[in-house]
Amino acid sequence: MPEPEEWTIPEVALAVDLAVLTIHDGSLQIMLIRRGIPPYEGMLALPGGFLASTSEDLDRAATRELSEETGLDANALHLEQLRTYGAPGRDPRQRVITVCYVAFSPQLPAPIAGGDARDAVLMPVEKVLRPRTQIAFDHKKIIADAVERARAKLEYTTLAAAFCAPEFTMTDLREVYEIVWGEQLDPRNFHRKITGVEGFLIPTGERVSRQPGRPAALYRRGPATVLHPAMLRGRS
Amino acid sequence: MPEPEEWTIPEVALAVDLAVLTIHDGSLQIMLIRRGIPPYEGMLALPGGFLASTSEDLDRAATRELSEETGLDANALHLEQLRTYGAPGRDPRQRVITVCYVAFSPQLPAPIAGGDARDAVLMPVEKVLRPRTQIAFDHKKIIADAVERARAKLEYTTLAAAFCAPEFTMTDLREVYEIVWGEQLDPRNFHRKITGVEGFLIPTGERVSRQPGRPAALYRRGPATVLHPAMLRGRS
DNA sequence: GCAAAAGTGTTGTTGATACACCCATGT
DNA sequence: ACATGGGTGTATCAACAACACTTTTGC
Repeated sequence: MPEPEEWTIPEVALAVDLAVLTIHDGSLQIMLIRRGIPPYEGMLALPGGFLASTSEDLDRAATRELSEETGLDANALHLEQLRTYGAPGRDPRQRVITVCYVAFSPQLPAPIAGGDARDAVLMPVEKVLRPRTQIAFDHKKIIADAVERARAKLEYTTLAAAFCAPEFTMTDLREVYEIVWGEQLDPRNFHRKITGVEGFLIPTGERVSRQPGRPAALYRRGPATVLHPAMLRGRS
Repeated sequence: MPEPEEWTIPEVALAVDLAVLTIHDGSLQIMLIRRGIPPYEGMLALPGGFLASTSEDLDRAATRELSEETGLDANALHLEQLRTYGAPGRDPRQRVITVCYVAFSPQLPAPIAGGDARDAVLMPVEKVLRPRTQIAFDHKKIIADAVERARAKLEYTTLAAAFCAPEFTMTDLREVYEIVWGEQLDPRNFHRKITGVEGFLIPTGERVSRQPGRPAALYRRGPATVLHPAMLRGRS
């Protein structure tokens, strides 16, 4: 590191943005808020905001913004740093560097849109990423990166279970993969593969009947975090 | 994003640090500089520095710092963002957030230590990461993350070739894997596997005899960037 | 000739895919 | 009874690990 004494250190505004992904209505959705003031007034953007004070930790700022803007309990969610975006001009007001985080949330109890939070909405990422959809700042690119992160992590980690309720069936879990990857998986091979990964799932012993057909076993998340061998996507 | 009008946005100093990894003397080494002033005067640290101006792009600041502090031509190197580190107190002077980059360099032509650059040295990461070794700021943690990134990327990308000279043998490439992973690979299976990945290597038609034994074919980097199927490390 | 490194062939094993088939429930 | 989804068994195929073996050089 060079010496700050040598010149004036330009100070920049530092923000934290959040890409909260969840599964809703059979599709991968992202939490967005509608902006109330310029720039990009009325447009959809990622929840986020500036550092509250010079001494606030980055991770802490992320969890704070998440609960402030969406009312979600960030402690219950897995939050991880995605990437930092800092192109000059990405915010028309001034130079803003934003450290982005991704979170993976189970189906939300629905207090989201129009709830206690300002104006948070869920939108399918497939719709967000369409060329014609307009999103504030460079947030569309950030969302694309977040989705790609989620897709990649399903391959070699047990992240998929983070999208499920505390107790879930094998089909619930398989649908996470199918929805996030946009690809059908063979239920039988999936079942065998997942049960073969030590520590991924813990059977509760309970069963549920949600459709006609044999009732499915219920599972809880196990301690494993990595998938070995990995679940591979079809080559594309 | 919230509204800057609501409160005073605390401004923080933004730095860029670089973890330049290379292979030297049969081990994975990292480029460090010796600090000339407090804090951590005389200690080893990653090259890096503050943003030169409010309008400087992050990636551009990274390449600038790299050539300023080490004399390396950043355009020839593959630079990628690693992660942002911003714990309060990580710099005793003031709040500093640093966006870190990793670079993977072929064996350097040796103009490094004591050359035109200030005081850049190469040090084996194995030595850097030993508990007793002291490194300025939180840079030891950053180096550990950079090394883990390199190890992981060898599995599913053609990154290993970035550590090799423009023309190299299969053994050169295999040694990159062995050194970075700290693991022996079967030369015969390695050869077959790599030649089976379309677009990884382009044979030049030339051969070299560097030891007694049959001369080895020379290759150049091909256009492929991903490895399919992946090279897997032994489970550990 | 002999040691040493480059490269090919072969074999057993493991994991993935595809799908036949049985199981347990709602209607 | 029958449709529907849950779950097991099994054959086929691709990739990998281990290693015998051939090729081509320096000495």
